[in-house]
Amino acid sequence: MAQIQRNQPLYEKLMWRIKSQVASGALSAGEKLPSVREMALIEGLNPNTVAKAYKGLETQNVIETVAGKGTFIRLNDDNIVDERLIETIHQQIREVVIEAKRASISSQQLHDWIDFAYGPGEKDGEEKL
Amino acid sequence: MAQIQRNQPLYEKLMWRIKSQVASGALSAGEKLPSVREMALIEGLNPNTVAKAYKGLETQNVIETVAGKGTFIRLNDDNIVDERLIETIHQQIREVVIEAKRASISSQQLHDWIDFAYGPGEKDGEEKL
Amino acid sequence: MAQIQRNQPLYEKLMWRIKSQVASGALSAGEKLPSVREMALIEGLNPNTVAKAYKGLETQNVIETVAGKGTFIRLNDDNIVDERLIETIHQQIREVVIEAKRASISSQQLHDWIDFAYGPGEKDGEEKL
Amino acid sequence: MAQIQRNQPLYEKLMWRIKSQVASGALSAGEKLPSVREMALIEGLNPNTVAKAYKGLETQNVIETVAGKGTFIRLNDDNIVDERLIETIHQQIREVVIEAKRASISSQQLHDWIDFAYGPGEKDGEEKL
DNA sequence: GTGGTCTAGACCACA
DNA sequence: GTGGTCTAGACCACA
Repeated sequence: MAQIQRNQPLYEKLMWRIKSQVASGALSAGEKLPSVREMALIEGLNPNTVAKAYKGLETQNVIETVAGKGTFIRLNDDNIVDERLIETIHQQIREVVIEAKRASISSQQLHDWIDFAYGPGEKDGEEKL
Repeated sequence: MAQIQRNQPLYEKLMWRIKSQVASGALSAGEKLPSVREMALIEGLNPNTVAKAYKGLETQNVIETVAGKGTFIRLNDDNIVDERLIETIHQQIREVVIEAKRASISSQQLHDWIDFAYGPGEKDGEEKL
Repeated sequence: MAQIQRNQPLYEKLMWRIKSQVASGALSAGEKLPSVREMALIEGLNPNTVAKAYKGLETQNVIETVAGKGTFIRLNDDNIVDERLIETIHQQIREVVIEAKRASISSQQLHDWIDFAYGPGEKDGEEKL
Repeated sequence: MAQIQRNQPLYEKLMWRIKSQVASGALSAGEKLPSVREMALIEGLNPNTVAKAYKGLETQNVIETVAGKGTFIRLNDDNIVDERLIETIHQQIREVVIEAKRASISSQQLHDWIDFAYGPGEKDGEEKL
């Protein structure tokens, strides 16, 4: 988060596309990603951009590179990483709320967006939007 | 958002401190901020670092600079800028939810964090967006 | 020009609104503008913002401040100022063309936009758009 | 655009020099720019000044930075970014015309400048936007 | 006084 | 090697 991104760089867009696919299940643990060069061709990006995205995803423990074999989706270990990740997300929520207040967005609106993003079946009593 | 911030730079920390104060009402529209040099003394930072923070806040339309006069909290025009800001925040929510799923954080947990960050008294009477 | 403005500051917006009114004849030479404070109230802006806009317009010889009397639209002297102004506009054209090439905008498109902005009656043989 | 630039700062001059080279094809997508330090030596500037220029060009999506690897000319994606860029350029044209009217510059003069800036050979075969 | 630009140079993480 | 951050401090135009 840090600052409001107006022009999200290409490598971040690619990171989020991959993370979304992991979140939605389109990509699952152990699956092999295209190589940096292949992905660059597929997406029409500079190989450096793809490398930067993969590097970022590796730092975030989303993917894993095995030298000579390729890049793979990591299974979420649920053990060590999470403490820091949870605190990070909590912090991101605080920051979003600060922005939301500036934009006169109600907390209800944020709740709606969250429920929508979580998708059906994961919320019990709530509906709306 | 995008990448997990580990060592947030000093200028970003200062940006967020000021944004928090605007969000909480501690600083309100038209109010003058300490000059770059004053703030540098107060915060124990180099004037250049403060200037970088102020510059960033100006880009984000949080403050407004009048060379030779000072730096002022900007009134939120609530008209044009906001559409893009709202879309940005919506996008941030989507991204936080993706992260939250990876960390096995429930939507209820996010709701709680949001309500806490919004603070007391803003939960019932808030205007719908 | 200098750099592509993504978030045009409020004071520039005000400057352009006033310049447009001068260009269209809605404001004519000698006419009195509202004082800084009046304009601030009218436009819902901080007085500093209006002062910055007026200052900028004075630098560009669009308006003129007479101490104790007010601020007035200047008549365009057409003598000294113009040489530098013409060179500036020529430079701006060069810069716009650089940007236009980056955006794959054809020179024909620029010609059309210019003719449209000049308005009817000021072009002889051209039409379109 | 907006304010008449009298003393364009060094970092903006460098930005425009690079943008011109991209527009003319002297620099093409994926090409590596000299490092911040190299460029500083070449141009006789301080590394910080070069870094400021590069940072600005990255914000404008002209170049792309991979920390530890270098800075590269970015390929113009031609998809999303452009819509805003096109609107920005259209707005700049409107602003130039307002200035041109004030300076009593004919629309024909502007057309000539544009054709000259586009260069030879691009006038007939150009694709319509 | 104010912010804006610029130089000089240190230190960092990362490749 | 690379860019990013930060300090220290000079000089400028402008108010």
